[in-house]
Amino acid sequence: MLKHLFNCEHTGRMSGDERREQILRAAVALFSQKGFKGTTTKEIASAVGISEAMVFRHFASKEELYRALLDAKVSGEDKPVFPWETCDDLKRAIEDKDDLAFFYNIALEAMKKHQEDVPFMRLMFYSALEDHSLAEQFFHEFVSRVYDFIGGYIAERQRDGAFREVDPKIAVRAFLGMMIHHSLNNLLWDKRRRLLDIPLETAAKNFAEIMVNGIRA
Amino acid sequence: MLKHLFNCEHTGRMSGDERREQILRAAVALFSQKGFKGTTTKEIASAVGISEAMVFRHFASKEELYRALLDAKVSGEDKPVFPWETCDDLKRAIEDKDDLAFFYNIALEAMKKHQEDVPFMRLMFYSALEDHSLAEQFFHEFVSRVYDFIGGYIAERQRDGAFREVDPKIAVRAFLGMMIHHSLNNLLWDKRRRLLDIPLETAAKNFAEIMVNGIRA
DNA sequence: GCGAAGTAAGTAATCACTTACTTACCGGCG
DNA sequence: CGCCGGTAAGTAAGTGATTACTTACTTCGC
Repeated sequence: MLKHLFNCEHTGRMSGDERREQILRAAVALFSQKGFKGTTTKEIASAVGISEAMVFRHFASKEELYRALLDAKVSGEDKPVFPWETCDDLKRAIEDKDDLAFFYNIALEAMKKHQEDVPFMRLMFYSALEDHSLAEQFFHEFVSRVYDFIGGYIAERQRDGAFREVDPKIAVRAFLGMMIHHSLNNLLWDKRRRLLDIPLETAAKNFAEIMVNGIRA
Repeated sequence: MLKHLFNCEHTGRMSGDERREQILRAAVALFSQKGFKGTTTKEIASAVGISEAMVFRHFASKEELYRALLDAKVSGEDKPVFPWETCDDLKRAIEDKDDLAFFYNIALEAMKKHQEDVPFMRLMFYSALEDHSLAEQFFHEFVSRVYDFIGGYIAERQRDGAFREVDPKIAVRAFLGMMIHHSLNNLLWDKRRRLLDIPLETAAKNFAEIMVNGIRA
């Protein structure tokens, strides 16, 4: 019957690995919506369409399922791709020392990713509030690289005499604050009427201009 | 025995109103630490030192207790005080049209409050994630007034020709982003080693300078 | 002595997790 | 080719603990 060729669609028996990832996907969606305590193992099972016992065949406990899911998101196969590794516009901005383009492209790429992976953002936020240790690991592996990269560019431009003397880390925090806060507003108040409903490009452009030039005329 | 004069300390019988507020205080601490689903009514009761049934004499349900607590925090007796109503330095900055002082004092006052009432901040973030409707009410009553105030100042300075033409709302979001993101970092990673550990005054000063002048030399 | 503060001991529902069992798949042997 | 047996996928029906919430009762203060 060649069922195994279509096992991503049919509802019958499935290989262990596929089922495991199916459970993980359902768990991500549910945990990110309702948090760890707010999600039940029964909900996860019926979201996949299997019995609750199958969840516990693949994961020893609800906690382990949560850890596996955070671990996959944080350091898994689809490792976090940093914008400066893929975005040609950003590479060109660095070469040309085009400060506005530098901040614009970072903000745009970051906010695009936030918008694409809302469940991941919510998951990080939940686990930070709920004090799961993997969130700390993430912030010290991923975020500190972001600080180093942007801070490194700022330090270089300071040596050029193009930027005034500020602690680069504080400048990075200010800039990250603009874009993360904007993403956060969008994902938390998504379905409701927003205080500020603008295209990502407009936001990125304005944040870059404020970062470089401020709002003084 | 005049026990009623000391009823905030003794462990015996207490008046209804006092007990009610005692329950609310304990609930704030617990809900803000572990979220709505993560906190049990039994925990709240034993934190106060009473039986669980007493919680349900004062509040019809756990949900109603949570709503009462959010309501008290958001629109209760200690109404949110806006920095421009109390801070003389800020009033003077507005009169003098001292832009740096304007942003500095707002950032400083706001971040001070965030630091003083961490439970309130955590409560807001939890209820935003958990989609409690009172968080929406808060953000449209409180935050929109902040947008109006800061945005109003920016618009005035644009008419003066002192600020360039930007959508004031975007500028407000950028500025709020810097300070809220900084407060968030502090409260989420409080006990652990931080990426950036600086006094509030330093942060406020740098955020104001970036907001007004950017980082260009 | 009456009403309000207070509790012990429940309730049914739900939680994470287990046990005992059944079913489908697949490779190898006759 | 067929059939067979081991193994892994799958489930129904539980487990005791915990949940939010109640009831029936007691105790204190004015």
